[in-house]
Amino acid sequence: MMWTISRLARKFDLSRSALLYYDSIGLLKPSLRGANGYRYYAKEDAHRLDQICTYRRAGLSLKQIGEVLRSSGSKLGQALEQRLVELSREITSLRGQQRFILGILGPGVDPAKLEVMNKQTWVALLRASGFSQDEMANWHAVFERQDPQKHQAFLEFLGVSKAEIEQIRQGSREYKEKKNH
Amino acid sequence: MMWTISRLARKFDLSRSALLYYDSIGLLKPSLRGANGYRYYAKEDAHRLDQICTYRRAGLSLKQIGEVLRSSGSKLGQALEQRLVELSREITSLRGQQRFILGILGPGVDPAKLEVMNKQTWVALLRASGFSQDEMANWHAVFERQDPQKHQAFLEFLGVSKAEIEQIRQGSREYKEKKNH
DNA sequence: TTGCTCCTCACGTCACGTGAGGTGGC
DNA sequence: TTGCTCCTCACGTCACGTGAGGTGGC
Repeated sequence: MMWTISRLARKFDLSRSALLYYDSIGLLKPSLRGANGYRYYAKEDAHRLDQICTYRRAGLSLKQIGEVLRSSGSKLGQALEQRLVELSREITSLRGQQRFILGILGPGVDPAKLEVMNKQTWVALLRASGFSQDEMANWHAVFERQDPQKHQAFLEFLGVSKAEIEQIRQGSREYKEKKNH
Repeated sequence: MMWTISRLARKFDLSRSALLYYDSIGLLKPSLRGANGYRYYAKEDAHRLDQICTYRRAGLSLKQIGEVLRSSGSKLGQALEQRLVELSREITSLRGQQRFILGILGPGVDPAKLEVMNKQTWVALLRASGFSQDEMANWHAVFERQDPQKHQAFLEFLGVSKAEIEQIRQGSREYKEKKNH
């Protein structure tokens, strides 16, 4: 029930050099070293590696993972919530890059390649589904009242500029909602 | 009309060491070197740096920027389109991390912190705006027909799982649209 | 003269990937 | 004996940040 380094790497779909690196920084040391220097990983090592991989999927750094494992779980929630905040920022930044590039390339780009939603496409879709101007306005108003944060996030997703987002949200707050259209 | 290194850095909101680095890799060499070794940047250098900053905002690597500038613009479109594809992938990956973390943390997290849209919030909003089940189904069908790629992107934005996305899109393709509800 | 700016190394970052050169196990 | 796996350095990556130690300009 022991694994050599390459076998363990294959089992977890990692590279041998990744495991060598984890050993070198003290994140994952094999339980046993052969007389020839070979690393032999036991079941507990595999379990620890499993946790490492889990937290890597969440985007935690190896340093953070080490701390989380040392703290026997008490730091986990904190680290993950912090990572969520980071992720929001990173995604916002990347979406900013997307829109910046679209601004440079102008309207002459193939929209199919982008997988980026924009306001025009969105409005056109609602129109085609039979939504009136008034229904859309009403929907924004409900959205703004019920969850302003997510309303903001959604408008950003559509690639609407900061100024226009503020305008739409302002208008939504002033709009008199109709519960049944 | 010449800038020393720190003045130019301040003008472009960069660090001095960034400019030293650009010099060291040959991306931006000052037009003039004083007898004492001082770097003096001329107007053309500032213009080149302006371009470098523009492409950095798009997320191009310094290597790519060097190639774009050497090619006198012919490589620009290609590089930016490639960057758009990369950005899509990166954003998808980060959103995957978000959802993975939410899965670990479970339902006990403050949703205001997340700025992540999800299906529940979305459906609740539509309900509150007075949309019927049938109207939503119709809307998906129109979306799927008019722009399948963006339909996919939108469902991913809502954090819907791969399997459920396929299910919804399949259902949308089979749905008989109603032009006027 | 005092600060401030400038210079050139050189090392650190993060998570490995990639040889080089050599040894052990089936 | 032949491959295959293992070992330990050591250097490269990317875009800088951060000293260290020293000099020039107002």
